[in-house]
Amino acid sequence: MPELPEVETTLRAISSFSGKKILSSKVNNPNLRWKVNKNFDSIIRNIQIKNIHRRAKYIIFSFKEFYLLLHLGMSGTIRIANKSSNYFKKHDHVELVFKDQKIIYNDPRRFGSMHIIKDLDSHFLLSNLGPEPLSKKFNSKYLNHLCSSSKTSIKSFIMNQKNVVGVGNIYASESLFMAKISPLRPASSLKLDECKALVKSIKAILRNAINAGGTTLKDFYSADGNAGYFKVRLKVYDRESKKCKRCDALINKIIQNQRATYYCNKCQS
DNA sequence: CGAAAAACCTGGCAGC
DNA sequence: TGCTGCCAGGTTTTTC
Repeated sequence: MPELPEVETTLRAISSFSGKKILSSKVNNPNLRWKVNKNFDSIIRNIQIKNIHRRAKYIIFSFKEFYLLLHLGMSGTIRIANKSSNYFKKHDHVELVFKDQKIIYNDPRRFGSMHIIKDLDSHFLLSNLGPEPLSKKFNSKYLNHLCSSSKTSIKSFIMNQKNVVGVGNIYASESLFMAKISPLRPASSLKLDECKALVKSIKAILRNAINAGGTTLKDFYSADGNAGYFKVRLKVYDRESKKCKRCDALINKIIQNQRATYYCNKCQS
């Protein structure tokens, strides 16, 4: 489900909890991608959240002496409920209880995680991540330099979080379409001006998706319960055999690294 | 070593 | 109705 825009949308929906105190918590199922800490509740109860921010597709709650790392995986969502609400959904794994409300983490496939860690920079899940796509560090010179030594396809290259974070399967296809670059091209074959176009496209696609509140395909809803509206703006993803929105060809679907890729064979080269 | 494939899970849907 | 097989927005681990 969530790529960077969906994570960013989720972050914004819960950012008002920054500064608030967690009164208690409830772990219904600790068996997530990374096991929820054994003494989770005793660690986290009665402490104040200093701030909440995002790094790559992780949402990070900072406390005085540790951090709570949240990843939504493929199917995770956060929702905000009234504290008194007893409405329980299947796959509600962890709840953080505040004075009036609670934050509930739901994830059918359990590819996501929620656990407490001591350090951020040295943590193995965070230490090998590439630059944020919307930062100045992610620019054409950087991409061109990194590309030059990789012969993997440009599509899987930009989905590799070591190279740049936040670009998942949907936005990889969309970005390459906007940049008019074939997803099959070896990364090392990209010229500087193509890297420039690709960087520009990735930034534009992600910004647009964030502004639309993310993409809802199957099960993504923001924590405020709203669907994301970026789906209506998708140009190639999930449009196999439909007419290209830029020329008259039909959109192709291929499988790269076991993931679906959509592209126009005529205007992407 | 880098790159590709498998693995972790559940739910939904197409086809029989 | 119900079974089987396949697909899904991610990322780590294993294999080649």
